[in-house]
Amino acid sequence: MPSKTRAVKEPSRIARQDNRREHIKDMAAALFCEAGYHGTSMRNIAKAVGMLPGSMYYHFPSKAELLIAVYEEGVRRIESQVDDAIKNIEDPTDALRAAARAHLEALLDKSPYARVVIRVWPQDSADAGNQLTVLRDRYEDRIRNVIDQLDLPSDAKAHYLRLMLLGALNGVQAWYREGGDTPAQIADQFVDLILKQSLYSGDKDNDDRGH
Amino acid sequence: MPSKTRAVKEPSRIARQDNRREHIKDMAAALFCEAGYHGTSMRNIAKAVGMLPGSMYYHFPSKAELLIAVYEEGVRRIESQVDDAIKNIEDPTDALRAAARAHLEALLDKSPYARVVIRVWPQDSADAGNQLTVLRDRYEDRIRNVIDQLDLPSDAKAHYLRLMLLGALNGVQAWYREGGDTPAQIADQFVDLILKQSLYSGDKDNDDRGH
Amino acid sequence: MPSKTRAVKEPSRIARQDNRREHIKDMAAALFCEAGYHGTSMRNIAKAVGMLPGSMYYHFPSKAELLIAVYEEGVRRIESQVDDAIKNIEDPTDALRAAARAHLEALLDKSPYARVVIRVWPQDSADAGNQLTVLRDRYEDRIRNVIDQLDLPSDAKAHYLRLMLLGALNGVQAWYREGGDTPAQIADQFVDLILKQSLYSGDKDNDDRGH
Amino acid sequence: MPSKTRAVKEPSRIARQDNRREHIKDMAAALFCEAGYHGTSMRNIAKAVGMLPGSMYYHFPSKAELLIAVYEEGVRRIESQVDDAIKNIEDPTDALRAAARAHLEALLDKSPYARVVIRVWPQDSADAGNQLTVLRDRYEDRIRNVIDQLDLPSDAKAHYLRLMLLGALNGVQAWYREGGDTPAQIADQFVDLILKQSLYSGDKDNDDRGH
DNA sequence: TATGAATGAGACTTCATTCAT
DNA sequence: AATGAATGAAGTCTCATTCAT
Repeated sequence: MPSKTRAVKEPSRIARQDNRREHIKDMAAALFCEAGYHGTSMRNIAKAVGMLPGSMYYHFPSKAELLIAVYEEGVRRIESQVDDAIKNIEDPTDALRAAARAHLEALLDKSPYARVVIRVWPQDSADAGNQLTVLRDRYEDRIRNVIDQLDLPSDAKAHYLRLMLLGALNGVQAWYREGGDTPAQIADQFVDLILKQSLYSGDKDNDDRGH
Repeated sequence: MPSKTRAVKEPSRIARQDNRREHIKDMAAALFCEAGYHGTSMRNIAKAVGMLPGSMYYHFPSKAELLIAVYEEGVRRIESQVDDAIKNIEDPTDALRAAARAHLEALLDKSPYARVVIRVWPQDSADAGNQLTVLRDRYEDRIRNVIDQLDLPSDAKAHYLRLMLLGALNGVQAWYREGGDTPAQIADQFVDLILKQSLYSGDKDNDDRGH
Repeated sequence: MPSKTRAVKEPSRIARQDNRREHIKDMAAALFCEAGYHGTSMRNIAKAVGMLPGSMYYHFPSKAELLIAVYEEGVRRIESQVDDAIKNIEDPTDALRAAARAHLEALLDKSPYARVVIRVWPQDSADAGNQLTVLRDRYEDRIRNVIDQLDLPSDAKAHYLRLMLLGALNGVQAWYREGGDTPAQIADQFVDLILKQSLYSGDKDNDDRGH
Repeated sequence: MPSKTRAVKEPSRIARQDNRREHIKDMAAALFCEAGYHGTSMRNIAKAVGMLPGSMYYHFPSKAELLIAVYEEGVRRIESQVDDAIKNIEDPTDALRAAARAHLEALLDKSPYARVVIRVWPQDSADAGNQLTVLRDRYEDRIRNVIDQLDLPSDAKAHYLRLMLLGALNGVQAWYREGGDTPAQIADQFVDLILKQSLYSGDKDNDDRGH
């Protein structure tokens, strides 16, 4: 049956192609995250992939384009994790908490994709800068929408709540080490600090922060 | 009198030398802040100073040492601005507010020194990394001490309050543009979000946030 | 009838193959002419053809062989245009004039083939060099034969007349722009400069130079 | 006498600097002339100079700038040789003959500088192209001025005389081999072909063509 | 103090070409 | 007849750094 042969063959060829691209992106993500954009060379990435430097250019036309691809995937992962997390939640406060958890879990995931979005600054690549900024803005909208549901007494309050929460969550990457509190616990702490009636409320640490 | 000659000459020579060092540090700070550590070359800095690249090595033995010097100055500036701000304040809450303001004002100062501390990651330079981490930790202690005065119900709460506030403040650099709210106003907003009884308290934005 | 099928199919397949070969040659000629041999890459040509670089090697075993093919076609075009032009002309002076016109018209043709012969130097490709020289020499013979008919008083005179005329004609490519004098007019001017009794002869520019 | 010391020292330092630059230009000229612009790599030139490739960039900021420097020197040499040749000649015909000789001698000089001007086309370097064209035009003016003195019956005649002569002279490089006629003899032949009363005049080759 | 000149490594990228499919 | 994927060499250029002067 030729159809069967093709059904097996074609996808595998496409799969292989995608695998190479994905593999390069994976390694690039890890290295960009560790050493930054300028601190990572195409040689480094190529070696990690098991390729010669020139061969990379079959898959990506430039280092900047590779960065954009990695960055895009990073943003996509945060977005989809946040979307999934808030999908069925109606209470706005619960939704914010779930979004913060998802955001931080994406950021501290085993995979470094999302971390690249924080680690690499748009200015790091003159060529990619603009596109990175567009992507960054796009991903902040998720949180903006969630916060808008809270129906706060002023736009300014919503504005700064978003910036504070995102700044705090994104900053976690700088000090987080595995083995301590989980990302979900950290996110809960942050949200509590903002939402709880009083800082000095009696419940010494909350008991509902597991995930 | 030869001694007099020297008394006049020596300090001026030292002064001049210090001037050159300061000048190099200034330019390096600006460039590290704009383009990051790897994105800035010794050539770039030398040109900004009006020097040839080789001449820089009379003043700093390596690029990594220059980074350390800049970073140190950045930390020193934040520390001293925070110290000055809380010197005569007794109320712990007022002190936290003052510290946050000072921290953010240092960070958004016209001079880029403090911003380098956030822009450059310790991993960016294998050689300087450890020393940068020490400096970073040192400067976080200022805020830690202030928060400890708040006498919160748990150490964990203090821990996360510090990390959240610092993360949020340090993140401001990524979106701040002159012309909107002042650094002091922004810092107040952040502190309010944490300290105020309730997010939904009636006072539609506070009227005491001028600086 | 299988033979019929083949009779239809085979030629078309060959025709198609030849089409592809010709198409590649056309694009290569245009690019070699614009940017020179080293300034044109196999990638450039492949893209112009709408092919992947590797596919070119089905039609030509190497870049040097492709150059030779283009060059050969260029020479062939000049030769055949010159041959056609002088076919029925008996007067040696008229023949020279006709040859010069044809040579220059070939060189300034819409198609770039002939121009490649001037633009690319045999030394440009170590591999193709010798063959290019052979071709160049071959095409100069056309003019040599025409000049030999002039029956000049010395071989040296014939020698230099040929070299001067060819040099001048080939140099036109460097400054020619469409819209001014036609190739035929330019060629006539050149021939006149050599053949006319006196530079200062009364006929202020000739009136017979249209084509 | 300190002045003497300086008088000896300073120039030598400057001389050395100029020597390096000159040396690089010399080698670049030779290689550009042999292999063309794209056919010559910075590596090649550096090796010929006895330098590492990167070191070249201390003296010239790019390959295109190096080409411009070489080209400029080539034009300067032709110009100055032509200027010297016609300086004291009053008869316009003699001046043209002298200019043609000087032009060709410059072009066939042991030094390859002038040949680069013919060998390399302005289009060969997108970056340098415009400047090369300006230089080319500048050097053609020398011949233009000389021909204008001839007081020909029409501007068109002068126009084409110049283009024909320059084309022919510049074309010599393609076939010239040492050992045959000298550049001066060749130039004379070309000028004679244009200026002599009749192609068929009895004087079987001229006897006054030594230089 | 600083320069002029260079080094050696390595940056990103493109090259002609190959070959299994 | 052409593609996808890669190779290995080479391309231009920049890097941090050195050192005699």
